[in-house]
Amino acid sequence: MARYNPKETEPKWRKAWADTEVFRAGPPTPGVPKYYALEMFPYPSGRLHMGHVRNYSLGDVVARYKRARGFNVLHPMGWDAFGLPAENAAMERGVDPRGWTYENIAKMRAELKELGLSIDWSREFATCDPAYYGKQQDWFLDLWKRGLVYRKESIVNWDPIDQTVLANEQVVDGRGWRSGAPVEKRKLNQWFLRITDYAGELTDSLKTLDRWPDKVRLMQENWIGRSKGLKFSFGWASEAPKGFESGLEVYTTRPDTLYGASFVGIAPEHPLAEQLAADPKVAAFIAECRKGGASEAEIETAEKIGFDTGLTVAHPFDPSWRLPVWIANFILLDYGTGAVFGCPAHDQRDLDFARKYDLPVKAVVLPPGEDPASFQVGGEAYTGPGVAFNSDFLNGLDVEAAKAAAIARIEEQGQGKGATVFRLRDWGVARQRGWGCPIPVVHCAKCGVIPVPKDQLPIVLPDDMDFSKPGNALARHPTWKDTTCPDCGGAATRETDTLDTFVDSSWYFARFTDTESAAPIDKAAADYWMPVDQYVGGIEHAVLHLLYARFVTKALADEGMLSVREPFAGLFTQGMVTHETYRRQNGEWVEPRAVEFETEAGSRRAKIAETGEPIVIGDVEKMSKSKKNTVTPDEIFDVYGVDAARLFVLSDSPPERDTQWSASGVEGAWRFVNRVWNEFDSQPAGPAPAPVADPKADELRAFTHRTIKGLTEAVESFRFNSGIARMYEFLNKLKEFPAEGATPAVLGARHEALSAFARLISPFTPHLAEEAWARIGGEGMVVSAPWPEFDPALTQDAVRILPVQVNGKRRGEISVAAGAEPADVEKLVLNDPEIARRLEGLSIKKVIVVKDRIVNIVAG
RNA sequence: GCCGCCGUAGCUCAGUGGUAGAGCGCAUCCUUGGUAAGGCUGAGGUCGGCAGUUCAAUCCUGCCCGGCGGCACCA
Repeated sequence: MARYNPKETEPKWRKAWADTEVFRAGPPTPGVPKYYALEMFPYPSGRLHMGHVRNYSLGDVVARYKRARGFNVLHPMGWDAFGLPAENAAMERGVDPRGWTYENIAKMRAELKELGLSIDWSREFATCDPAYYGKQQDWFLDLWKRGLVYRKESIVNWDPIDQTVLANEQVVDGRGWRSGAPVEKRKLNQWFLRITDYAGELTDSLKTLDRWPDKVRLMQENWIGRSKGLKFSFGWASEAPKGFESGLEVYTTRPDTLYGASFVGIAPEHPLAEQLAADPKVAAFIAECRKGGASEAEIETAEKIGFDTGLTVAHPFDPSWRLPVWIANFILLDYGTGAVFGCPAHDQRDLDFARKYDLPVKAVVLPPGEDPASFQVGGEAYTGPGVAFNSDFLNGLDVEAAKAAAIARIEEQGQGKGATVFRLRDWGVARQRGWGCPIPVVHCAKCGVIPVPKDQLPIVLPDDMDFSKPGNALARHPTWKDTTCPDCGGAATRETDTLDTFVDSSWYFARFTDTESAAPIDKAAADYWMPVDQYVGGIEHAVLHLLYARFVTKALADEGMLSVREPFAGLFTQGMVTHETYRRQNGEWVEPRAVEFETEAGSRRAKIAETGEPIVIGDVEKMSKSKKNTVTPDEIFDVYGVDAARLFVLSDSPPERDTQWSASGVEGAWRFVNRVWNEFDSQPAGPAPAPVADPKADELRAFTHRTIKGLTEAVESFRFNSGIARMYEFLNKLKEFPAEGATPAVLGARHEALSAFARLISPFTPHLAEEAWARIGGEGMVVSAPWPEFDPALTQDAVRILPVQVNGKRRGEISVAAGAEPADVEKLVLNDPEIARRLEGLSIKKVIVVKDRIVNIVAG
């Protein structure tokens, strides 16, 4: 018996797949069911890590399973290739970002191919290919024409390390998502995509994404942040400031509390505040407000400060009631109208502010069970349900009814309207970087900002940018930006900002449907393949990439380039790959491969293998270079083969949860691979004996069919770890029926079991599956074999062993024919001497028989 | 503070309204011409805690405890 040797079999089968081009997607053929499986494409860092192995193995299981189910499968791969790491490498090592990137792609492509993925490599592209980003410039111009692109001077998030602008989504806890540096505010001319035009649809259609994790949908819903309320204008009680003659517009979600108003507040950046800044005292106050940082901690602890402008407005329901207008640091310019009315009794921020500046606090919502005469608001605002009081025409209405009544009255008075407001801001897409997709625009002193005519696309990056210092290498290129104006023909300069790399990744899935098309997207191909049926990637993109991609899909659909309005029908977000950490006594991190373990008195100890120095076993954390708790895929492939690595990374945890890599775990997977092979190898060659009725063979057959059923259900529902657990059980069962000395009937049942087994493991350990399939004389390659079907009749045992409970405790068992009627079972049970003994001295009150499952006797 | 997820064997995790499972680890034994190995057998669980519903709860409901994640001055 030969040992299983992945070093021989794995390359052999990969070559066989490549030679026969089995993974090339078939042509779009209406009527032929399609399946588009996609994993988030990688950034070409140059090294494959275990997270990639997990991500692409998960997607590969789906793709291979659907192939076996007869679908025309599209499973492509590409590279998210623009971005800062290339510039950093260029700066640090003096290399060319383009060369660095393509070299990395070559390395990673080789590693990914080693994983044995069922990828259609003929469709591969990188976002830094001019053939790709030129098409991106093409549709960018279309969106501009549609009014979805605009340029505006605005305050932006500036990352001082990466020296570039960041979108709101890319600021995490006040820090840049890549650099981790505290983000600064800067005023810049910026390019924006009007994602807010789609805010309503982006929220509403989340409901239709029933194969997305609830968690991601919830996060997007919170991010978009729709709220319903009222926008209205206060009329001036004092003299109207210039330009604000029509009043001061505010937004509120609590119009029911209008009678509790005690002041009106505006943001320090509000145009009215800026106008008032002519007064040095106001200017000084505004400067004071800017001082505070944007970090979470600073916002959290920032004290509320205000400045009374001396202006007053009239209450909309009582013109004689004057409210002071304050500038306040806690009011955000870019939410609502940048101005609010303060109702201290029912809003904590307003209350803090009112207490500090001694403004009135008047309760107007009465909590259930409180007495209107005695109810008071102290240090805590009341934001719960209740009925309006102290509120004239609103008195007695509950919160919702009072809101509606207040909105109706304001609308009647022509002072405002019910309004929906979103937290979502427009997407700032310009980046001051050289290694990105150039924005196809020309600046002309005479004609202004002019789009590049489409026949001049692609606008290609120069080959000779200087990345030796920080900043925008494209902007400092000596000649690239010099051009002529497409309109007047005069001298002009090119836009030197490039697009956020999240633009690159917001449509690549559509380009994959036809990578050769002259148009950015071939409509017919996209109509056949889109949407992506199953998308797999990390949860970290829940509100970045996944929101942008949805927006761009909708925008391109409105442009007529796509028929679908949602890109990803199914989404799966996988967990991270973690590993124990190890440190020397001095705190220095130690790599796992240098560590050796021993178990002593039940506790596990670690030491450095070479020196015997004791090592502290630390927390389990995400694999990272800084903590040295990484295991590289190639070292694992080298020892155990690709299949064992794939199997382990899929078997250990539910795919959506973090999985812990361990040396012993992958060894277990490796042993499984060998034991599986041994079962195949011990099966005598030659045709399988014809099935004959035989109790022993039937037992194995029943298990086989139950396993097919169980694994199929597990794969369909993305519970790959449970599915693999069933494979382990199947193997254990198979070992109860060894080939040696088996009857022809059992050998026949074994053959059936092995034939199913080879196909069932093929999505997980595809190389082993091919070898096993060939060993038992399977037709063709297992990748092209149909998924095994189960016979429902065979998944049932003829005889059932029912546990017998007395008062809910198991007291024995009884075997009956499957499907035996409860009445008959009851008789059998009561006649059973063992059970009768258990019931001595008790009187039977009730007997519950659940068909084919259990018997419970209630006795006392 | 708000929202969500998780808690089952020593470890990592399956599972189910009705007999508690796998891998790893551990113990015993066998093999020592699959050998930087292979195999047999076994021990090990108040299914986080308390209460409720039920003939029956690890599973359903409520409360609590512990761990993790997201959001957070969004009016």
